[in-house]
Amino acid sequence: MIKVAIVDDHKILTEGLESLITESGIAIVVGVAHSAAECRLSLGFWKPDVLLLDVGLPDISGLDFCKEIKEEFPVIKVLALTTHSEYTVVRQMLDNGASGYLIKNAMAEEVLAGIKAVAAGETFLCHEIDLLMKRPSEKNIWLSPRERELLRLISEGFTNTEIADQIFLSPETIRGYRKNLLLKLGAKNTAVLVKIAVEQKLI
Amino acid sequence: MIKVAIVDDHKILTEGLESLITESGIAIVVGVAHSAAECRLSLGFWKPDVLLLDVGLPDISGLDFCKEIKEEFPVIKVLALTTHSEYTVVRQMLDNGASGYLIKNAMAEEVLAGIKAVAAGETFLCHEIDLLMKRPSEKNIWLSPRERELLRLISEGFTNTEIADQIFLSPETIRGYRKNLLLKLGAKNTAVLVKIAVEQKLI
DNA sequence: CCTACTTACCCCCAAAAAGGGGTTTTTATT
DNA sequence: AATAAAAACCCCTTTTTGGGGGTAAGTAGG
Repeated sequence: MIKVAIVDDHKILTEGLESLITESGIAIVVGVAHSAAECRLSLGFWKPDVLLLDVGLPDISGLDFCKEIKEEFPVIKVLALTTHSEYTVVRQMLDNGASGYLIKNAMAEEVLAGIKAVAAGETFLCHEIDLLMKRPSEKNIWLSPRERELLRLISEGFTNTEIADQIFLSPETIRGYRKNLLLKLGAKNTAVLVKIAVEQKLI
Repeated sequence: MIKVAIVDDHKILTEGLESLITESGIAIVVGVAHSAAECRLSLGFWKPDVLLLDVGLPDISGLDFCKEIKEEFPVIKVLALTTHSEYTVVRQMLDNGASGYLIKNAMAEEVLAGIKAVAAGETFLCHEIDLLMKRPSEKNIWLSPRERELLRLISEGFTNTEIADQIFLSPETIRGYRKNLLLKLGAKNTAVLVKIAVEQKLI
């Protein structure tokens, strides 16, 4: 029997998930947590095969938490469960070791299929995410870590010279990154750049 | 018996909610929709006392949909159910006729309490939102409709002169609004202004 | 009636960003 | 070894924004 643990702060959702999984008969729920902190305390004890992980946790980013879990318990398969359907979030999640990705408006059957697939060592993406990842689009934005850092600093309101001082680069270099970001994200100016950054969760 | 309808695109959540409400015995679920369009078709037929309405619907904003419902069916009590806990969203929702506001990580009991309260004609806010609305904070930002419009145009990347041409005002007036928005939101520059605008869902 | 708020307008000047054109070095990946 | 991509750097000019001062008409609520 597959052992599943759930981490999600939406209590109504975890309850629904729990009964869905239990009633299906394909797996048992060995634990539920509503924050990363709560999960850390019990994960070693629960020893699940699959961890259903929300990306929008209240305490830390699910992206970082996924990485943390895979470092400490590489054997646990992480199945992301979230409302976000942004290319960069999915890709970073998979880069950080997730075995699958489900969006919350997916069908119940997809949740069960996902659990089975990742427990069997496969990679699983729900239908909508599979389409998103396969079809290349100008909305599938991928930035290098340095570009993401610059974008974050710009979004926090630092000017080119302030950023240059902070990360010990020439202001001209910062200008270059800024120009490139505007080009890559198809933004006319900083306002649009920041809007896209926040909406696409690039930062 | 209280008749409840649910509109939310998260299928797992609606299933959980349905069994929660049914098992409680305080109400019956007369209908479930996963989009505003789907809801429109059936609402007159379902005739619920209470409508549990998600703010983040896939087709239209829950804010607008709430207004629409209250205009057509003033007798139906709208109980917002959402992940957003931003002051401006709550306030606009209540202004648009919602009788209550629940966030999705609220306890199951709060959902039932909310349904009972709004069915009885009361206003109901879940604990966290109640605190948010009562305690005045500089994060409880409230903008006039005109200010929100300007903020939207700025976020879309229009310059002062472009905005002035669009809404037939003097560029100096736009400058005035811009300065005031920076002051009100405590933003150092446009980048931070747009970041706050998107994060706080002011636009 | 008065106050608070919204909406709308004006000037000067310094700072920052955008638009245009580039180059070089390092680091992966095939 | 070749190529691609990322990371870093440079100059010139125009446009846009931000900081500092303001004013004034309309309107909604106590």
